[in-house]
Amino acid sequence: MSAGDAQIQRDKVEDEPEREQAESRQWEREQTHLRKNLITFNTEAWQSHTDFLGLQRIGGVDLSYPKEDDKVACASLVVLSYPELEVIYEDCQMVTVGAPYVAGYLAFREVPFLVDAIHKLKEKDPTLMPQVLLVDGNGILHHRGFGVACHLGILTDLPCIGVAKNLLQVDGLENNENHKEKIRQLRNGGDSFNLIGISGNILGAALKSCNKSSKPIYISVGHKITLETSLQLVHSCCRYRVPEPIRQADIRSREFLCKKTAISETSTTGH
DNA sequence: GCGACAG
DNA sequence: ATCTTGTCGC
Repeated sequence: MSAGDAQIQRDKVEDEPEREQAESRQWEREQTHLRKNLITFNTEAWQSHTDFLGLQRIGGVDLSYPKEDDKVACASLVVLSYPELEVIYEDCQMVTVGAPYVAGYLAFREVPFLVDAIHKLKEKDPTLMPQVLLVDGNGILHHRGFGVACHLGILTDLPCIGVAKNLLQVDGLENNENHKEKIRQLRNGGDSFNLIGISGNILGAALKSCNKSSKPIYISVGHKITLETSLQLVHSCCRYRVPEPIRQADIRSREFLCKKTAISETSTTGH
């Protein structure tokens, strides 16, 4: 075996298939391209008013997956009234996922269905269109500064906020003792500290979302909103650790998935 | 070999 | 994301 063959052999064994590598290179170009349109300041009047006067509808999105089939999922979009946080719109849709989950490229797996859900709402009842979306995952706190919340924001032109349950360790950010100590110093719900990468950029913030949670959530700018506004808004939506719009989207997509899975098994069994 | 790896 | 029960605490 020549040295060249050994190199090829290593690539095949250790790395993802070449097709997927080519795909992620394409995805990377797409992210870099879309990122040029990102807006990281407040664009809406309600964002600078006290108590977000003028904000009436806030959306949440999520996807749930069954354990037995990695091709099917339930995509959900909910809209809550603000500040009451009551669900005024719910849409769950079974979908066939086309892309695998690859860290750093979550949007290419989930975002198409979320864009569909927004388009569907626009046709069904435009008056229920959310004025801001909370997205499961990160915004600019991302390998290339363009996480799923940015991606969805650009494709829908809606203000978006990234809400992640775990710290994505990029740009030198680490969930180390130093980080954990800062978390322990967060006293009350609403307390937060900025996440500054080795690049010097403020990538997001760790937020103690409610008094009871010892583990923070990680907030980052998606589109058309600042980090400061995002932190205030997300905190104002937290009855529990996970902000209500995302929590409701999560609960409802899970339920819908269970219901649909049960039905498909019934028809398969012939009952 | 070990840790990371949004969802 | 999903796999998983009870359990300790307020």
